[in-house]
Amino acid sequence: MDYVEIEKKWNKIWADTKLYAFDKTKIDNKHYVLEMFSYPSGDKLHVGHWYNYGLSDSYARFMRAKGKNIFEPMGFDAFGLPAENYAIKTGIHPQDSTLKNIEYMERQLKDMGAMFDWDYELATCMPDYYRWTQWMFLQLFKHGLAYRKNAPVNWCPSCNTVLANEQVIDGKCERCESTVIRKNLTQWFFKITDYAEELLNCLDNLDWPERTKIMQRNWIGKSEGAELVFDMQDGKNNFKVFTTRADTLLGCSYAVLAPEHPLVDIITTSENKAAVEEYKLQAAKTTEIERLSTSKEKTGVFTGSYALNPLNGEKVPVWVGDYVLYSYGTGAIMGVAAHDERDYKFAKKHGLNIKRVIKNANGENDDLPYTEYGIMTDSGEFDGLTSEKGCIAVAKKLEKTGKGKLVTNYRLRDWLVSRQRYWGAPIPVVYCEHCGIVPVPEEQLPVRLPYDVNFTPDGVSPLAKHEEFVNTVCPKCGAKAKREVDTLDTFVCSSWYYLRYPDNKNTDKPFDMALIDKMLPVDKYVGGPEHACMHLLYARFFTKALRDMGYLHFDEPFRSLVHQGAILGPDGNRMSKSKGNVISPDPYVNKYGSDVFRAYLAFGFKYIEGGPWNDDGIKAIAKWIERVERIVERANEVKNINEKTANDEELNFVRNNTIKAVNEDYPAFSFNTAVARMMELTNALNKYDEGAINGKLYFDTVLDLIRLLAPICPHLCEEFWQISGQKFSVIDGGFPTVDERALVRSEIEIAVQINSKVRAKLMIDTSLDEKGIQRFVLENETVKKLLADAAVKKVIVIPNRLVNIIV
RNA sequence: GCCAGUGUGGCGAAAUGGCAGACGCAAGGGACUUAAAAUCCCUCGGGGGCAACUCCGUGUCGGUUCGAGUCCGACCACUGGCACCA
Repeated sequence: MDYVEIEKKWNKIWADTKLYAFDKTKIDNKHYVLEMFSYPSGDKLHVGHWYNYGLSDSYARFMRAKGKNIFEPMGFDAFGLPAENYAIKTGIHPQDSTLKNIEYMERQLKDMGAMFDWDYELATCMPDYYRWTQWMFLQLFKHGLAYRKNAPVNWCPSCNTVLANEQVIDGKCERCESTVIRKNLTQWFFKITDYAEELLNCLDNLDWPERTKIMQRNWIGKSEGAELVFDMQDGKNNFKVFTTRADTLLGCSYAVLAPEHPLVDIITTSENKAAVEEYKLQAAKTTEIERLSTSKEKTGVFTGSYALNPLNGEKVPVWVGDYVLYSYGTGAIMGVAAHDERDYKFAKKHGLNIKRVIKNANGENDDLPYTEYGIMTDSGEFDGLTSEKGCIAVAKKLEKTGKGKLVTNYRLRDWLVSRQRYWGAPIPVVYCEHCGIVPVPEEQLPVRLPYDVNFTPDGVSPLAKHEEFVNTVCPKCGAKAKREVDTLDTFVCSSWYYLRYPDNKNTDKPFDMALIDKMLPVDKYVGGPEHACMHLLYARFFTKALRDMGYLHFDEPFRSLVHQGAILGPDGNRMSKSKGNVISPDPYVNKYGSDVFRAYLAFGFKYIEGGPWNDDGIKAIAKWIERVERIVERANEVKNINEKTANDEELNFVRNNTIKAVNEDYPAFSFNTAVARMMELTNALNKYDEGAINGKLYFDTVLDLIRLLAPICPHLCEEFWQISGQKFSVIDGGFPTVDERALVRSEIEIAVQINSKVRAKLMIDTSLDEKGIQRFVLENETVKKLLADAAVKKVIVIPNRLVNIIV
């Protein structure tokens, strides 16, 4: 058979009969299977996409065969940096290259033979989609969840442009190799921190990989502590610090402000000005990862000013140091050298005081820095309190003077959504001289992204150079006004696409609330683990924010989540054009057909782990499918022969063992073991077909095999099903269920261990209970010989597995 | 550096705390064939032994347990993420 031709034939029949179209009349039975949509880059679909989409589709097909009404849409995350960079390099407009890539990828996806219902397709760069992305922005703005503030960007002083982190290599611009600095710009933020507590709490009830939940918890980073106010000695200024160790306040011998802290300029004395300015410049060149490194030297400079300990008024020097981040806590810390490792290193380096105020539970001093919780000492009225109690007592005392309070702090930061780039959704805001920030009225959406824009990097957002776009009138007062020229982070587009799919053609609203309440949440979401903290958190935030605005009535978008592993290039590296290790599925699909290719991906890797690409085994899979084909033909020849044989029981055992395993493996995304079991069944059928044959058993077993394999080889199994005289379609032919009786065996081999070493193997009656097994084993002649005269101390019996005799 | 993972034959991998390596690939040997392809059969972690058999073996080192690839502790290596790649 020519597999490629067969696939074309069935693909057409499926499309013509709309076999996989979502049945809107049976939403109660829906099963929403969503794969993270892909970015239409110049690499087209590589084998990694195929792995993600092809096998998720196999899961969806299994669920369909089990009777579910599958909603499996596909679309494109089409805005973003790579298309713009490609345009800067080649002059090809991002819209042109993106639409062309989408067209190509659609064809590849269709060849895959997945159940995607193309009626629900979407692309985030189309005005009928980003109109609603802009609408989302307006709702967040209206509800106080979108605001502007100053925040740093990577700035290349030579190219005069903002760089993505990806474009900064070792602190240098990837294009011109100038040193990149951080520069402040006024930018839009979403207030995701308002939802920190709920985002944390709801994780508990999600059917997500545990490791992903742990990462999100750590990312949100809740910590209970105190916010303390340090007045400056000048009596005019103050700053706040966040600490989880208020019990160590009297051990504070200095304070450190982040270099970006606004107070730095105010309090730095004239003789220290030069050093502080120099230090700030240096800090602007250091990445956050470097600054957080615990092994990096703890640099810093003195401001020349002193602050007062809020508890006893003691004078402490105020320093500037880059190990303090402006974005975490309050951007300032109290330095307690004796009880914090980083503070200890800083104090040692700069010759600052080290004062112990905590002893261990035995009242002794441990080695410095002693950071564990212990007993307060040298702290006056607080002496003898445990650290836990002391933290609260100190904060409570300071509360009375307004110098402290208990607070909950989160590591999570608000989401910066402004991008000084062209290829994204314009932020729908107008700046008016009279009215200030004015949101674009909803009925004027979309704010269209103009086509004829000069996006070469030269210091301003590309849209700022488009006069027609920038100059507008104020929607409120009608006076001349200017549009916002930044675009939205593409993560905004992908934070709500799962809500748009089911109602993608709605022109009145982003989605119909009644419909979405029935269609969501997504029942199975499949995508890479690299999205654990950002995309998956942003999408959860959007769902919760929309719920609170009254647009949804559920709390979480993705009920169940699975991560596929990454298929790496043959060199073991992540596939990328620059490394030249991108593997296209096309040559394989053209040669072997998409079903064989999918079966190869299913069998060759553990799904959640992936691994380097290697096509060594693909021929073997093709041969296996050909064996199945021969077995199907054989089954049709012999189906009317009806005689019992001695091998019937064994074949029926393997058949049901396979059915049982495959039914468990598909929902667990354990495709490699499912294929292994089906290979065993193929082997059993081959072995059985020698001499006498029970044609009915053989034929029925083959019908089971066809249906078990259909989720992984849908086209070919459709053909096999037809050859076997069965009614279209195989996917609706029912999924085989196990006959447990066939799995019961009268005898089974167990291992006999003596002192935990295997010494013998015995066939044993499966009806025996533990005592019976023990008696049988101890009375066995071989075992008696092995034991000789040793005294049996203990016997451990694991039914159907082993017996361990301790002598 | 921090957070989260991963580490098992020549290779991809399997294994509710219970006989490590299922199922495959590659390799070697054989059958069929004038020959090749295809197909089928056998061997296939390492050491020792003519053999029955025996010892060692799941990144390294320790621990818990009758029993550890699996649980605990320390370490090493690699992968993903670290807030503007998506």
